[in-house]
Amino acid sequence: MAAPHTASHTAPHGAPPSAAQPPRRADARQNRERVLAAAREVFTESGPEASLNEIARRAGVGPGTLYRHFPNRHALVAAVVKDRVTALCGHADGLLAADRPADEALADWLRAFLEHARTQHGMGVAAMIADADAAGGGAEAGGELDLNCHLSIHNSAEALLGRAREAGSVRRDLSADDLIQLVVGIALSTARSPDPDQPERLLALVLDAARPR
Amino acid sequence: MAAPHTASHTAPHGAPPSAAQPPRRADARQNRERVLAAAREVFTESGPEASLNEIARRAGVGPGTLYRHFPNRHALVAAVVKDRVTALCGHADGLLAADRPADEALADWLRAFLEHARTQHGMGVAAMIADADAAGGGAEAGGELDLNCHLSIHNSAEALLGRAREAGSVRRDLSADDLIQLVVGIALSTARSPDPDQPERLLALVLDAARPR
DNA sequence: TGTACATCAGTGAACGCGCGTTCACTGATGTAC
DNA sequence: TGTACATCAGTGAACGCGCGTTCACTGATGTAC
Repeated sequence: MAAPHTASHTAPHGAPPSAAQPPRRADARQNRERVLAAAREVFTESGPEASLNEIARRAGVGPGTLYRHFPNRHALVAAVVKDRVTALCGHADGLLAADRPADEALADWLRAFLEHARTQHGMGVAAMIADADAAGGGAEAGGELDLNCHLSIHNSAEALLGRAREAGSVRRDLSADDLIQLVVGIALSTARSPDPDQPERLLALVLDAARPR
Repeated sequence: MAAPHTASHTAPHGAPPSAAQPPRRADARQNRERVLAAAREVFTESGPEASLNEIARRAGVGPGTLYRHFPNRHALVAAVVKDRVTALCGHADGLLAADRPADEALADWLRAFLEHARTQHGMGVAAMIADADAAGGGAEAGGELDLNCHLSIHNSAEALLGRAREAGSVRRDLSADDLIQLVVGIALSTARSPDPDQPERLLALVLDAARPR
């Protein structure tokens, strides 16, 4: 476990040595995971505005338990999104390490990004922006996490895009932000599309638009 | 009921002779308009899930009055959207009649479409699809109107796109549906974007993608 | 033109609902000895 | 290894809220005479 003792009494509530909070008791860790899993499910089905009570019900815990782990919707959405973002960034790193052609790597990653964004309703990105608005721009943990996620995704996209740009397979005036926004748009507009091939097709169009002329 | 008076009294307010219900009393017509205006406002601010009571409040009428005119949210959203769609189709007809270059006309219309879709949160298209889902595919008036609007937009886009295709300024494998979906995506993903130029920029990219290679 | 009245429309308190959230209580865990 | 107990975590009924929606009542309108 997370070596909670020995290092003298390093602040019981204060400070996670490195990462966030070291999950304490075994049942607590398990319930946290259950809630996260249920949240992933329910968010996928009903979008990021889904009922938190429903998520607790689905996880087989009381509402109080959900709140013990996640003080508000934002925290829960953020935790779910963070997992996805971490996975996506890992994927990007893998692609950068392997010596695939730059444009293939970019296309590959955008496909994965679109897939995740679609099932997570734009990865809750829209919702998180909306929440940030609603919160009045408060510098709460939620807001920072939001920025971190945005930044991580941006960095991954930027790296892949940069390589493709250098390779001459992508126009120079296309920014990573615009590219991401386009793909998020595809995710949002096709979230309930009856045509399962449409997202791929639209992404192909966008990739085409990205090529230099 | 319908056709209350004979064709003589052709209604002071340019009452649409063909359209659905002939508005009855003067105060009723006025209140209907007020509710619609408030709905446009509130939907623009808060999206198509906004509170109907809030809309009634904003319109200065009781909730019962709103329900007298629009039996459910879908009917109200549909009425608002229908106005927009009618305007957009009119715009398209105008562009088709004038002898502008085909690609300019298409770009012009898509710009207008994006603008409306953005302020109306994807023109409530997403919401209406969602509602149609939720309603279980019932053949209610709402569902039909949804299809009609989709169809109208589709037809306008198809006509403009067809001309551009013939003129050789648009690739032949691009469908009107895909083009619309892309633009709706831009509208959705930039609905709360802080950068006011982004929608235009993304649309330009899409238009670029539409050109033959 | 003036008036009576049937009808159409508006009102707004009230209902039931599910939501987010809290908190007093119960139970499980893991540590200290 | 076994036991006692402090603490951490879970429970779920309950609260307040705003929502969508209804309905008995009041008021405005426009028609008929």
